Amino acid sequence: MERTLKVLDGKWTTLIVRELLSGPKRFGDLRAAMGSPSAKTLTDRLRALEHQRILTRTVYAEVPPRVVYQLTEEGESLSDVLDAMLRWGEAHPLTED
Amino acid sequence: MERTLKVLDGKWTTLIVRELLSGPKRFGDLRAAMGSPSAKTLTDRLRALEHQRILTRTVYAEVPPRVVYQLTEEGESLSDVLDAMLRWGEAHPLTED
DNA sequence: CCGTATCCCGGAGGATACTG
DNA sequence: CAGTATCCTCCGGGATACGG
Repeated sequence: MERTLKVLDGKWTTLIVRELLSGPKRFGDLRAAMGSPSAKTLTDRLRALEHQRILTRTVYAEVPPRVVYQLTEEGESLSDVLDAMLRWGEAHPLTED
Repeated sequence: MERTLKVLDGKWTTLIVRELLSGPKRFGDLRAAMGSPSAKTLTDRLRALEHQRILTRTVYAEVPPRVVYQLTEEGESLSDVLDAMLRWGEAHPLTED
């Protein structure tokens, strides 16, 4: 439980994993798909997830550079948790704020 | 998804729900069971969850006062999400920090 | 016992400018 | 394109003191 909370920490982390569940993505595409968080924030979260072996970062030595993020097996396995969150959210819509 | 993230926001929220899944609890017992967060913090989180109809707050007009927190049906239904988190955490223990 | 009232701090996250 | 480097703001959360 502790571990799960630590991995899914931060406002953006869950969103990153969700986006990557549909396949590897480049930095820019990922950013756009999430509503454009600041580059700094996204980089910070990606580095943290990389360090925790939730995803991998691959740099292609091209010009212009291309960097692709992809979930590891461990990262993919988070889909169970995200699915549970998604189901709960759908079953209990916001009544007010 | 959004909704779930908003409800489970904050460092302590998930812990509160987990404690209450085993039955209604008084303020003091709840606090002790979670490793004694500050009274202010616990109160803030409890109020937020109450406002979101995740739990109810019942005050017994006694001396000394007794206040009991209990999950609503909506709150109980979060067990699916917490279970998924627990299972993932157990299946993927911390290798390093 | 169960809070409220203050004051305070760290760190997530944003804005902007710059670089390989 | 995919970042770094700075600077700044906001607020969750802790510490302490007091109140019904």
